[in-house]
Formats: sequence, C-alpha cells, structure tokens
Amino acid sequence: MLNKIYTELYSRFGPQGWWPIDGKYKKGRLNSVKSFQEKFEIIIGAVLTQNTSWKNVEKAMDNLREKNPISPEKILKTDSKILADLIRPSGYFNQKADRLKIVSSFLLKNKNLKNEKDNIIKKKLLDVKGIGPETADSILLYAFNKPFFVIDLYTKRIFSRLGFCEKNIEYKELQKKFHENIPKKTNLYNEYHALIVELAKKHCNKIPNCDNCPLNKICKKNL
DNA sequence: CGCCAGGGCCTCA
DNA sequence: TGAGGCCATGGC
Repeated sequence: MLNKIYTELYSRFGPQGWWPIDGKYKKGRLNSVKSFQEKFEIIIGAVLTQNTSWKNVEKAMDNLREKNPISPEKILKTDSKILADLIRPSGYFNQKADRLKIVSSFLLKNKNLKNEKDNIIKKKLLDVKGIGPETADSILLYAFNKPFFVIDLYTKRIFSRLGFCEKNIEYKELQKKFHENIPKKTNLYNEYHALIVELAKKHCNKIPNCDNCPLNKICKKNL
C-alpha cells in the first residue's frame, strides 16, 4: 500500500529535489554530501518553517543571508530584536529568534553530533527547546541523511483520507507504519515526504481538489 | 474579511 | 495523555 502510493506519486510528480537550498530545488543531488553551511541552512529552515509556508521562510532566509552565509556565530552575535526583525516574514518571529539562538549554540557545543548513533542524535535534538518530533526528523533526514520518516500535518491529512489511519493518529504511530512497511532508505524517505507535500499542495488541500488526483483509485475519501 | 501554512511549548485537568 | 491557548506573517 505505502509502496504503491509512492510509485503513483513519483510517476506523477517526479523527483522533488528536497531540501531546497538557497531558494532552489536542486534535483539530482539527492542525499549528497553536504557542507556544514548547507546543513546549517537546512536546520535553520526546518525551524523557521514550523507552521509556516515555505515562501515566507525563503524571505526570512534571504534577510538572514544578506550577502554573507548564515552561521551559528553570526546568529548568536545578532541582537535578538534585530534577529527577530530579519525573520519577521516567517511569522512567530520573537519565538523563532530565540529558537535560532538556542539551536545555534546547541550546534556549536555538539560539533561531533553526526558521529553519534542515530537514536542518540534524535534524543539530543528533542532535548533542544524549539525542536519537536517533526523538526528533529527533518534535520535527521535532510541535513544528516539519516533514515527517519518525517510526519507532518499533510501526511496525517492525506493518509487518514486515504483510509490508512485515524485522523488524530500519534506522530510516532504513523511514523512506525512507514518505517515498518517501506524499505529503510534515506533517498526513499526523502523523496516520499517531499512528494506528500506536493500532493497536499496540488490536490489534498484542506479543502480537497480530487480532480485528476493520482491517488483517486485507492483513496477512500474520508474527508 | 477569514482561513491557511512543510509545529512546538505550556498549562491544566 | 489530551485538549486548548498562544505565537504572527503573507497569500489567496
């Protein structure tokens, strides 16, 4: 079931090229080795996109770059008010400014994070204030290339409509279904989540637009 | 004008 | 553990 859905989505939408870096979707460099700079941008983006559209996040990221690369040091030495103002377009800017600083100092104190075991990394990420289950998994998957399937609002909406799970299923429960039923491969997790987001935007919106949806044949339409 | 968006924290039962 | 309030912008 889950594998079939992936095939349907991939044949409709093709490779998505996540995570978008510097505003661009670079298809074909999936799961590539990433510089610290790229990983840091992914982590910052993961925080800024919490309950926020990616378009707004891009504006905030552009403000943060201001010609120079974003770095933990730079964020930490920027005054909180100024930082909040830079990321204003991403919403929740006061809260997110704090979170960016907390995450930055966490990363500076844990330079060798990637050498730890996967589950230890996840525990440490979850201990950081401002990083919840989805943000942690996004960082693990898209920055560190670790096989953690990202569950978001869209995933719950789509798979409950399909008839695959309850509407208010727990994060860990739905993630378990993916981990147990599709091959444990980072590239697959990466594309699958991105394809879910694409489907949610094109068809499975809050108010669904089922015309020509690639999953019409298998969807139970539990709306 | 109202609703939504690639959540998470805190509080209170 | 479950529900509910809070954070806040830009697009439509």
